[in-house]
Amino acid sequence: MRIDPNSHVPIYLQIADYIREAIAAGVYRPKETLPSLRTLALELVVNPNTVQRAYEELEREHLVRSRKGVGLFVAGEAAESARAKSQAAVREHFVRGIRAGQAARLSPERIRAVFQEAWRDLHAEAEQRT
Amino acid sequence: MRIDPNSHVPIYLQIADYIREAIAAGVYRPKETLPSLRTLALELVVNPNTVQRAYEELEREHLVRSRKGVGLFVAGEAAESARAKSQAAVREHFVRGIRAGQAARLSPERIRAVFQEAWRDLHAEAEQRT
Amino acid sequence: MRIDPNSHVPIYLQIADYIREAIAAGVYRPKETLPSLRTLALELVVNPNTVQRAYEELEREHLVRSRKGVGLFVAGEAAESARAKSQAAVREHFVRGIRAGQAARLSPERIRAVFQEAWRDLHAEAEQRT
Amino acid sequence: MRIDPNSHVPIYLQIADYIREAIAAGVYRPKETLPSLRTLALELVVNPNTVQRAYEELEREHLVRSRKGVGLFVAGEAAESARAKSQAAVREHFVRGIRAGQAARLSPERIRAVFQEAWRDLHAEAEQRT
DNA sequence: GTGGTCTAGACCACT
DNA sequence: GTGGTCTAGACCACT
Repeated sequence: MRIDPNSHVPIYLQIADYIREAIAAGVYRPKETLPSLRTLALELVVNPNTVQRAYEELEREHLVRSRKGVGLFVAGEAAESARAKSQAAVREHFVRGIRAGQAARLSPERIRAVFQEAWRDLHAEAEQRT
Repeated sequence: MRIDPNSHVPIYLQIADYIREAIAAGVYRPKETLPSLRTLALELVVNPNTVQRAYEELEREHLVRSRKGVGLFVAGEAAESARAKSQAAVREHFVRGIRAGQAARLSPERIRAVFQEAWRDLHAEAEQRT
Repeated sequence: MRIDPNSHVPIYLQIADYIREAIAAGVYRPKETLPSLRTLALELVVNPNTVQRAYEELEREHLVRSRKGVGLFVAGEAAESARAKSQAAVREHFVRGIRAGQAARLSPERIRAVFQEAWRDLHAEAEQRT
Repeated sequence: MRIDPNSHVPIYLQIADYIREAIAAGVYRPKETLPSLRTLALELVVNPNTVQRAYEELEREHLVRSRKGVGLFVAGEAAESARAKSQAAVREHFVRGIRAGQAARLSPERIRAVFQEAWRDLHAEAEQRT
């Protein structure tokens, strides 16, 4: 994972998004512990406070539960719930893109073509890594 | 246009995006004047300084030219250039959506389905307004 | 003459500089009339008020005298005086350049070389026009 | 450094010029931090916003990088680049001086003499400070 | 009227 | 503490 410090999305939300996606992807499974604040902070080169806020965000979403002195655990039904939330986030990005295209009066065909192109490029990219 | 004061995107960039799209859409044509700082500020209920930052951004992109004491003008080749920039922005949204979907291990079919659904919903919305 | 609307020097001062140089150069001679406000404003594509301010500046410097209902005249000893002032302005530009070079710790040789180069380029330019 | 509030050059550009020269001179070296917005604002007795505009300008020139909550840093290749930009600025001053001299029909010898004289005076000045 | 610059002071995200 | 954004309001040059 890479943090983008120039993004307008606050870093703590970028981290929360990342963990949420990891839970959705099954990287972290229910009842497993998540990386500690300090571990993750070191890895991402951010302040532990920032990671802390990300975890707070996830607790608010009931994806994560903290047990004092023990650590942070993935909640029971978290995977399901995280998948739903991630999917909503994906949709939100698409909606923004389509709206921006409509506002600029790009033709529907053009907008779909832009999507296809992005799709192909990202697919090609993913293939290469394999 | 509506400003979202809670967005992570700064207001001045929201305004710049909006004007860029309007130029791309042909709402403002080359050599025409754009709304004055004060007029637009009143309309959007923001401070004139904030509108000015938006226009500065567009001037840096060579979409707009300012003439002291006269007003702001759409630059010569602005429409073309604005369209290219708006399309790049659309693509960026789509890329973010696709990446987020891949990170959450949504299946390619799922991701495409999310796009189709968003597309249909926004289209239906647009129809209704007609 | 060309006005540079993007210069930080106000337009009225650019105009005053231009007329002062013209008087120093002998383009306008003592007792001759200067172009009228409207004529010059049309030629430079600026507002007559702006030309007016330039003339006021020159009157303050006693290079120009206005006679109501008649026009503006070059003052008696104007050429001499304008030459002195123009020379002071030239010097001021050079001082700024040298100071900026020293601040950036360019070597004295480097600074002189920059001057020589600018000199040659402007000379070549002047030759070509001949 | 001294700000000239009566100059036609906006304060924020005076500050940007000053910092650029300091980077060119090696006063601030790559990866080092620059004075914070508030510190420099206090020192120069200007508003922090004004200092920020200066730093924005330098960031646009890729001489400076900002990290939220951390500080401002001199960019990697900044010294080289700053030196080139400062030299261009020096040249610009000289060009203006030469052009003004030509416009006033000062003889080439006269113009060069003015440069020599300014050079000697500034050198003498520099010596005295030693 | 128009755009450009500046101050004073606030609040936010991040260290 | 740090940088980034925003408001309210002033004054300037120019039309």
